[in-house]
Amino acid sequence: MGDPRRRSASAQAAVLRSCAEIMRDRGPAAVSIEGVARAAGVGKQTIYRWWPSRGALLVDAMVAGRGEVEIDVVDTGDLAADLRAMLVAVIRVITGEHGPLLASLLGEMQQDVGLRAAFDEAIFEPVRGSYRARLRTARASSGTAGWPDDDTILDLAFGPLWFRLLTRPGHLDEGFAYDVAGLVARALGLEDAARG
Amino acid sequence: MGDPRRRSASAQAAVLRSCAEIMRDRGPAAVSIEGVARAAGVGKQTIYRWWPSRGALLVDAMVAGRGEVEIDVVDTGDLAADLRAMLVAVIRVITGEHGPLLASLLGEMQQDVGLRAAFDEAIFEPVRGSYRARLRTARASSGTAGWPDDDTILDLAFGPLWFRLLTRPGHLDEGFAYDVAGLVARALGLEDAARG
Amino acid sequence: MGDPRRRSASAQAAVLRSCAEIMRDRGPAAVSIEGVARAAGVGKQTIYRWWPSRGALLVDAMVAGRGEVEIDVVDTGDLAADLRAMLVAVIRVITGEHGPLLASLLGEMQQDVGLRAAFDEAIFEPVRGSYRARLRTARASSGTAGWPDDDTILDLAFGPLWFRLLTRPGHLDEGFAYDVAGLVARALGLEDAARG
Amino acid sequence: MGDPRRRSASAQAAVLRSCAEIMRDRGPAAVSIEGVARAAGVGKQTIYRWWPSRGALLVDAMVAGRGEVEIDVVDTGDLAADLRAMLVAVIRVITGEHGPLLASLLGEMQQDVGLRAAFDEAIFEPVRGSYRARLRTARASSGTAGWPDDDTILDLAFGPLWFRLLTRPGHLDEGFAYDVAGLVARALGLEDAARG
DNA sequence: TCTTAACCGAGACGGTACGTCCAGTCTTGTA
DNA sequence: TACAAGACTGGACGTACCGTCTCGGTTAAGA
Repeated sequence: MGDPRRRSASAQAAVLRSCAEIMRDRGPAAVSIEGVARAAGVGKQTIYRWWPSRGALLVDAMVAGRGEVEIDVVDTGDLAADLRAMLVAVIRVITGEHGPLLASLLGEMQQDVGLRAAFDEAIFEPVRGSYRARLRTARASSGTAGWPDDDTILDLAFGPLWFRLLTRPGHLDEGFAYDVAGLVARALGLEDAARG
Repeated sequence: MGDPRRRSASAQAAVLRSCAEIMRDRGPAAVSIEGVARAAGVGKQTIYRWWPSRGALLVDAMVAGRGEVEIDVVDTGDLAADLRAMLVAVIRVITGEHGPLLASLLGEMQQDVGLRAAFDEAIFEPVRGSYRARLRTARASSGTAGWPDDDTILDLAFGPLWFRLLTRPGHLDEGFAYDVAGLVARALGLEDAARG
Repeated sequence: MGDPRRRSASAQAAVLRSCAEIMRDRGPAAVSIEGVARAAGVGKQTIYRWWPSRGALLVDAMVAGRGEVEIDVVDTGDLAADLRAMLVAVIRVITGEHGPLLASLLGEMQQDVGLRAAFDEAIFEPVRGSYRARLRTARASSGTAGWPDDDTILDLAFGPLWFRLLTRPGHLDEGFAYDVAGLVARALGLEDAARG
Repeated sequence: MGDPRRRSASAQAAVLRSCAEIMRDRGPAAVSIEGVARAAGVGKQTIYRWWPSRGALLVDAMVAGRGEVEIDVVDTGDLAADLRAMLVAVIRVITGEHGPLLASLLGEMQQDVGLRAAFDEAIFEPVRGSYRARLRTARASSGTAGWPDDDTILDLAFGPLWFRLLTRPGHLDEGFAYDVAGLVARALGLEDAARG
């Protein structure tokens, strides 16, 4: 990706487009290299040349196709509010069009290290990075004495949302994000963040 | 009752045994109906007859093969301590032999509703049920005024562990269970549960 | 071939028929397993199951499709005449519809031991066997003192015909068979066999 | 002449060398344009530029690599002896290092007219031409009244050897060349040429 | 000396076919 | 009649090459 040897932009665009179409129409499980190549009018080798695994192609197709996976982490000075905003943004993404796809990819990456890397890099790392930065600012203030490390806080906040996406996706809504945000805020001793 | 299935008992046992062996030796992704049938000395039809999907077979093989997936939820009267004990037990299961398998199954059930049901029933529901009962007892006490509903608490507690299993399995350890337990306890206002 | 495990006669008939059609229409070089399977409406595996190599399939298709490859070796008591009759029969076969196919197969068997065996068994051995028997009778008579062994005689008789098929197929005709038969007869001292 | 091809000389040499190596090491069937280009450090286009077909390349590589394919036809005045010498020389070539290669090429030329031409020109024509000249001398003598035309004689002599190369290469030896030479001599009425 | 066009290596491109694995269904013969 | 065995059609895998087609980067010719 971003490889300077890349020659035929049109072939690759066709691949991503066809892959995205198949994902949209028949689900990510229906994506096969063979099928994408056929739909894109492209040789299989061309796909194998530029994507290391089926999963990497899926991630690419999702990310390239949409900017909607973006999560903004803002700093309003109120950590609890910022946390809530972020979790609501996450909920919106995972309950949106790409929710089932994200769940499938998260599942599929359990068996595909290439996909794991691609998915981490494209989906998780940006948000984790941003929120880590936000936490750094927060730690500069007082009242963070008993806090665990960043990753624990991140998993405490994100974990419930993704877990529910995977196990009971029908129960995902913004209220859940509010609840989780409130609970995490209270766990961190941000008392004013208590819901209501 | 004159159960016509009686004759199949040994065939089914052989299937489960072979499936478990393949999972153990080569991972769950290496399990195919064809391969299990061959290893079990069983006709493919026999597998299709008794299991609705490949995933259901995987769950059955895991559950039947081992009682280790059991999580006991006890009531010592100290909710925070019980929570911690439960999460440690969960961590032990998901960092144990079956961890990768559980992760794979959780992933695979994203594309297989039969597997979702089987997995829920075999893995999640028992623990959720037990802990729901434990929470019912707790709610009978005072100091639970601001609590969210059971499912939110459950996902807040379980979510971080399973999420980390799926995304950064190398960072799972008992300390993480302790941290999460402490944070959840604090979020629920069980102040004495704060770690340290 | 002749395997008692064989189940679906219709699938195999379809394979042979399609293979024969492709050979006839587009030449033996155009035969591919994939193409035959497609044309026959058969899974590739079914072909791989019953034929060890592409070449064996070609031979089977040719032999199964036609009885014309048969060469009768008769014993009129006149060895020279019988030889001539046989060579004429050979010429008719190799200048007929299947000539180019036979040439291709003879070529292809240079790189495919399975094909070599199949071709030998189906094409060469029957004639060689018959003519060997004819020679045995002849050797029982007098005047065979200086004769070389059977195989040398066979190659002396057949060799020129097949060699010309491979190298200058346009020059094959019955006259050539007559000439070769006459020369071989003279080489064997069957003076009355001299042409004219 | 200002030959623009001059610069390509080294590339062409590398191609022939690599092709010969592959033929030697892994057999002619293992030669592919792609593989030769890779081994020779040459662009595929360069091969397509200078050789019309894979077969032409094979012939070139064989001929260029070795002068051993040469057959000398001498005129000692004794036609039978000269014939025997020639057939022995042929046997030496086709039982030598290049035997299987020659057989494969003879086979492959059944499907490749370009190869047929190249092979004829490089392998058969020189010997046929020389021996045709030798026969012309012989015909100037007496005792050739009943002879068939040159090509028939040539095929009668060469055919058995090449045919055996293709069909039963393990049975090729000098004795066979002697036998064939003797029989052909007798067929032509060169009585003194009879073996023994 | 400086273009400039042919030729070079490299390898991407759309394709076809390979031989294998497995899915899910269907068939045969045994106990 | 349930079973093992495995054949069936079919789809996909990942690889090897095909022959064509750009790419830049040397040459070596004539301007």
